[in-house]
Amino acid sequence: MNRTFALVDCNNFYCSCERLFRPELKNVPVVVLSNNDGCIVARSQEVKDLGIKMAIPLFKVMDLIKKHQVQVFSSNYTLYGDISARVMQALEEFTPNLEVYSIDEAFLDLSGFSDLEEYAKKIRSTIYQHVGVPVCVGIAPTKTLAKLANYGAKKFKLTGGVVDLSDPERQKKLLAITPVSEVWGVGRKHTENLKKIGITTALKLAQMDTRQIRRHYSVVMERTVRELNGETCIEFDDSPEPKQQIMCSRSFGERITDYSTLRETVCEFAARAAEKLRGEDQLAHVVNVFIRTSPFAKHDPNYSNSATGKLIQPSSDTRNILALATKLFDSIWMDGYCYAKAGVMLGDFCSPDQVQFDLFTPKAAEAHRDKLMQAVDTINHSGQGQIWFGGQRPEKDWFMKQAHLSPAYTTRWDSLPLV
DNA sequence: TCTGGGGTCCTAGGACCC
DNA sequence: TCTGGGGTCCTAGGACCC
Repeated sequence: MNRTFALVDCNNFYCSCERLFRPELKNVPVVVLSNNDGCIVARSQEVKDLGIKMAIPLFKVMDLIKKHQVQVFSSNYTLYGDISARVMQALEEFTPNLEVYSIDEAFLDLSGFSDLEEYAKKIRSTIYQHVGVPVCVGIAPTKTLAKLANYGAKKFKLTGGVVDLSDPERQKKLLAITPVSEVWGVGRKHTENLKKIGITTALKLAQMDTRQIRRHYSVVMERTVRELNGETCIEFDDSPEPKQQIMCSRSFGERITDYSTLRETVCEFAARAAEKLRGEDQLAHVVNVFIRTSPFAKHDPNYSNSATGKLIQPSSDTRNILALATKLFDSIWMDGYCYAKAGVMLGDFCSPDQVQFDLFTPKAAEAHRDKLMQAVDTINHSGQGQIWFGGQRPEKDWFMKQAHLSPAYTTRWDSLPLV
């Protein structure tokens, strides 16, 4: 059967969220920064037109920002997460076959649907009316081509934000004018290497011999080439596998030089990671802790290290994870450095009903642990206050810079916009 | 002065098995 | 002097995604 995929992708998503409750920013240049106000991670069209690149550190373009009075925002993930949920909910009205691919995009399996372009236009106008965020829709027989169609819909205004690539002739036309770097799965390295052998457009890549691609690159790239030719290799996946790894890490607003403060931040990350783990209803076997100085600091000595350890048995109990994380931290801590970032990773997961219990721990004790962690999570999510473990540092004074944070308009009573 | 925070998948190579 | 052939598992590192 012929497959049909649609990719719905929000336009400049974070910027659109910031504009939602600030309509006066509609035709004004807007950027959103990464955590710690470091890099630019979202740009409105006006900013793209100024030639400001994605992921560039803010300080490098400060002159342009000031000159054009660009409105600058710190990331407000509470807001973006909520708006994203609304977009996805609205999309579910159009098909139950929805794969939420990232915070701002989703694949829809529209196999068997007709009048695709009309349907896509309806999706666009509905999302805009119900949520207020502009989206573009790309339609094609494979996900990679749907991505490409979406690129076309965004790039060429005359398309009205919808491109249907069901027709192979139209595919070819778009492939011919698309730089190979825009293809899903082709990153910086591959772009460079492809350029050396004269492959500069998506069409040239699509016309390459798959055996040659596999030999010189990988099966991943081979799949990309096949997908560009309309052969489905990347399946639709509306019930993703549970996570295999959970990470919690941050760069610091200010460098940390003393043992106890860095230890407290590591505990903070470990506790947060354990909480995420319980949210996934999984147990972790392996814990990894890393600390590092800034790789950009020219004058300070550099140090970066990590340590990995295994829990006696898989657990999601914050106390077990904290105990191991602090032990690992002590094994890599070095005095005399200016630390810029640290983090905790959990891995090697299993589900609670698969775990091999410790011969020497009575089952009743296990049940108690679970209840204690549940109680902690319930209290911390209630909004009524916080409880934490001894090693943590509840006052997050080491935390990130967020100088331009907008209100949590849709998720806090005291931040509701006034009309 | 100032450089994000998550994830995934694949491959190569080493250790080890019989 | 001659030194097999077939595997598995694990890890580190590199590429990619948003």
